[in-house]
Amino acid sequence: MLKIATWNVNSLKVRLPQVLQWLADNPVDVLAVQETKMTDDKFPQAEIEAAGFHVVFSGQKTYNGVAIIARHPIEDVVKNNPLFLDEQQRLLTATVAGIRIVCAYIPNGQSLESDKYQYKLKWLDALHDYLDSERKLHTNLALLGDYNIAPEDRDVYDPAAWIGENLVSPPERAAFVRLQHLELIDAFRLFDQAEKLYSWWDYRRMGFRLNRGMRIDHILLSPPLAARCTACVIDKVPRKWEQPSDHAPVIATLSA
DNA sequence: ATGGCGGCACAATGCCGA
Repeated sequence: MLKIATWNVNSLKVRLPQVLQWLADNPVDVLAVQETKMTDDKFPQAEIEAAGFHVVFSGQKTYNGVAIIARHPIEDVVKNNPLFLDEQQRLLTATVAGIRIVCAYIPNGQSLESDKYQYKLKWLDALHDYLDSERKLHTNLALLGDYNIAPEDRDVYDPAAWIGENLVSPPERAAFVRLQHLELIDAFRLFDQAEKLYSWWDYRRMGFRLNRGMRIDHILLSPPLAARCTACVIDKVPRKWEQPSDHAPVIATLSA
């Protein structure tokens, strides 16, 4: 049995104790981390390794930054998308326990009028092409991360209020569908799930207490991994801790 | 209608996130 997870920690400097606590509490084999918000020289590699994990990372100052933490050796690491020149550190790929792990922090987009939105769509287009090449090299392929896309209205607390907005706009959702056309399957939707389950809640307006959230963190699996997947859950526990990230971890369980 | 929280920085207000 293997558990793979993703968590946007919103600053690893602030959240490192919570990440280590969560890893101690949860027997996950791989954790894809987004928004480390630190340069590589500041990365807490020694602390994570001292806790018994392997780790690789690709960061920058203030924004973005991704990492892969694993209980097993990490091999064949690739930083960024070879098909997309990008100064922002948002993509990290590595092989762990025979699975090609792609950790992605997909751009937020800000608003449909923003240049950042155009960047988001271009980034998604390049991600699609990169995954199309990766899936031909690796039958066991998993894309984990903060997608900044709520795929369907049931992934949004108030769909009527969000029609056409950033995170749900048709071009973004089409990009998500295009990833699925690469035979990448949304692990969460492999199973019957309760209604109103989300992975992010706004810090403001009591978003979490009122469960005003969005499901924007996802785990997509290639067919052999989807066939092994026995569960996919969102862990709301760390969102209830003091000084939490605004995102919750998502965990997929794979049978041996 | 606006911003409301939280993290960060050539910080003491402005930016970005989602």
